[in-house]
Amino acid sequence: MAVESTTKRVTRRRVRTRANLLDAAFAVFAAKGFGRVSIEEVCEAAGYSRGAFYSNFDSLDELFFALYQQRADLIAEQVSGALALDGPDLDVPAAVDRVTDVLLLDRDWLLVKTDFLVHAAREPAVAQTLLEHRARLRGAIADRLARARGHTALPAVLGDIDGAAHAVVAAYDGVTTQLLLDKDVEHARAWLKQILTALLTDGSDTTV
Amino acid sequence: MAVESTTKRVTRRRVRTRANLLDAAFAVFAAKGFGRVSIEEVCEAAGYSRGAFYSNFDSLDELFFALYQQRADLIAEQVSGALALDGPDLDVPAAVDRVTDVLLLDRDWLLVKTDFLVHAAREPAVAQTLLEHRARLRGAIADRLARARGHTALPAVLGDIDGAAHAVVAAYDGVTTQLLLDKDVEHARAWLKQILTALLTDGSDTTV
DNA sequence: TGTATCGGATACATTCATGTATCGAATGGA
DNA sequence: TCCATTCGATACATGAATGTATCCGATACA
Repeated sequence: MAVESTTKRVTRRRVRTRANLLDAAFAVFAAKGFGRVSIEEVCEAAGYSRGAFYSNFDSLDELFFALYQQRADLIAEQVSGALALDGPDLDVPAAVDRVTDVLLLDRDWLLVKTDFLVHAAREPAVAQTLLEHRARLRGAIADRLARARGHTALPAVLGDIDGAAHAVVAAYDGVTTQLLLDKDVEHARAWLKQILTALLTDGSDTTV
Repeated sequence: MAVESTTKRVTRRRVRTRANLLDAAFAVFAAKGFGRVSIEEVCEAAGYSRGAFYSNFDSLDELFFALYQQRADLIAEQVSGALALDGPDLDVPAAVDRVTDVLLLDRDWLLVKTDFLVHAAREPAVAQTLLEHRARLRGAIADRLARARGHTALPAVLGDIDGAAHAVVAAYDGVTTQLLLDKDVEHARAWLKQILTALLTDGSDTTV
């Protein structure tokens, strides 16, 4: 990390620069892929020299990690919001709609997220934090499903609520893969809704 | 392509070298990721100099593409075999078991496949061929489902048979993602079976 | 077995990316 | 406003990867 234990004075300029570098990095990574981006390119896109980069990060890996964390937290927040939006219970299909809209909003994010996945797949330490992110997301989903219980029955095959949450995430990942290839966001959204509905409802109260 | 239109003499040595390079590339790509591999590394792993490489390929991209095509064809063949194995009809769960075993056999392949996915996501021409591969796979699955119709009813929510095939592939992709992170092959296999069973059967003939 | 062609090794030039050391300008507290 | 400190720019040294040109040994075919 580029952060010392001794508390230093941190200027506003610094936080601005760091944020700009992260934003630029997001765009560049989305466009070219993590593996094909040089430090120089990120700096150029952000309008800084490499000096600024090395003053804020130690390596591209570190920047990539920070970037992922920043954006993933943001998404997680939005998802939680979408899940919490309606009252203390009820209406799974409506929640499915809202969450689906959030999750498949931005293709660039899916690209970066997938890059990060393959990166994490080869670095256990990184994989660990990614797994934790996913666990948090599943937790939020499971909570929401628990609240809906009684109103809508879950198919028994998925096992308990936690199993259902796992299935939801898997469906998201699966649809993401297809979307990365065909770029048809609208179709992906409709399709994800359909799969989630199939997974989460009994079939008796389905309207699709 | 490193292939001329004028028919040249192709020696046995050449095909052997090419095959060795592809095999070595598979191992290296799986270990380090496409984005972090140099031509030199592949050659070293294969026991050749860069001269051999440039004699057989024009770029790492081209080699990567050839590698993917080779392996993907192999897998597709195995899947088709697993699907065709039993008689002219019947027994969806058994087919699910066999296909699941084939698809989640080798983590290295999943790594390379995902690398190729993110690569394809940014190169439309590559994405095209990947989409075709996937379409072929779905076709095989759809055919198989069609043969089983009557014996096992599909849940209506998925729509037609083609929709069901799409869902199967999505489930596979989703489980792959999780497996890349937690490395638990056995769990992934059991889980995929469960999801596929949930998707493909009515719930009435489920044993899990 | 001889020979024309092919395949792969070697050496070289070049470009690109990285990391570091140093300097001047911006910043925030007194 | 002044000054100590921090931030980012610049210049440089270095290493790594690429692509090409050339050469020699291997291979196929007569």
